[in-house]
Amino acid sequence: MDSKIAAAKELALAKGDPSLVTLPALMDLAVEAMYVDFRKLLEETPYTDVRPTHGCVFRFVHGDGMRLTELATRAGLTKQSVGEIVDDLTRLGYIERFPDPTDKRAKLIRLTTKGLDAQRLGFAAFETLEAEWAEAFGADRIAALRTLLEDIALAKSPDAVPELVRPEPAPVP
Amino acid sequence: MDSKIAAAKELALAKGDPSLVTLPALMDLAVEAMYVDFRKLLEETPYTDVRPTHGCVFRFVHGDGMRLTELATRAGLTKQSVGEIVDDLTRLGYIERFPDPTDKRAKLIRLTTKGLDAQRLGFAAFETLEAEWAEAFGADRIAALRTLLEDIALAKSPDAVPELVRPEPAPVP
DNA sequence: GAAACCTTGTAAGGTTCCCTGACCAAGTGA
DNA sequence: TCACTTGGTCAGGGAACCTTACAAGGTTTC
Repeated sequence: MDSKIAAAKELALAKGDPSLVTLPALMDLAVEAMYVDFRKLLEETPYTDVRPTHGCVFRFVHGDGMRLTELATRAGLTKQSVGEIVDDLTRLGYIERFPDPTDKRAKLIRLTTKGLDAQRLGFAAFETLEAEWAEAFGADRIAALRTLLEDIALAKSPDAVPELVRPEPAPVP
Repeated sequence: MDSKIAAAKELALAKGDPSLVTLPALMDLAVEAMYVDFRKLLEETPYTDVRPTHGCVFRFVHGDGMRLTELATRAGLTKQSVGEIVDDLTRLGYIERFPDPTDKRAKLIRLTTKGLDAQRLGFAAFETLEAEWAEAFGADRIAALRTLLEDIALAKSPDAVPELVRPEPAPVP
């Protein structure tokens, strides 16, 4: 270990002052920093009424229509929690529900035109921020960060990683 | 970008299915994975009544005694919130308050013997987990992760980084 | 084809964790 | 001394989750 903080850590532990030396603490800080910047970018869009909680829906919902249950499973939340968020986003005009033609119990959830645009802007914002980090800290380092995080995600929580991660060969068009 | 997920991302966006492609999503996953493992390690100690919320105190408090206000500033929370957590940890026997001899308004907060041991075990657990990650994903990659995260923390939230990070030259013993 | 069982979504209510506002007691400075 | 600041507590509230219970619609079994 020859990091900047490594030396400080010795010093800190010696005088009984820990703080900020753990890896997750540093990661929390980095994640939080990115979310803060993200919210700043969001404020320059027409979609300022989207709250952080809504992210768990925008992250997974797509145009074809999804069931509440699937959304909840992916988000790792209960149906009730996601249901409330979906109600909220419906009220705000980002998503809409319509009956599932194949199952009278179920409703399908999909983005409205406004919702699709908001999602597009959201993902674009994250790409922008990743590019900014690449600029600021080195493209190779950020690329390495991404691949490392992918490896960790695959190893540690494969269930949280949907079929996305190991894509089947695309069907010939 | 030549990551595993990059290809999946193309695929996913093409069919309108985002999910898990952003950097913070991956980081959240990694952080959460580490906290889960941490809690598992904690369960093998006598200190199973320590909840995640208590971390914001254990992370910063040290043996010499600190004021609530300082603790709150470092943790980025209000005095009231930290006050409640401190009450809780006092009830559980991890920390204790005693009057500040230099200021009759203030009380100093410090770890009890039990608290010191719990903190020691906690930090040791994080070191263990970091070592496990190094074993699993490559020591060089984890070291690079740490230095990158430090750079990001310094650049993005210097205020959250206490004097620790830029240590003054240690006094000659 | 009816009974038993599972799934989808909703309703009601609770917990945790954090906040704001108001306040007192003690220190600080003109 | 009088205003102002600072350390900490009290009271109350809200956001984001959860659990329990249930109704309506599918599915399975014989």
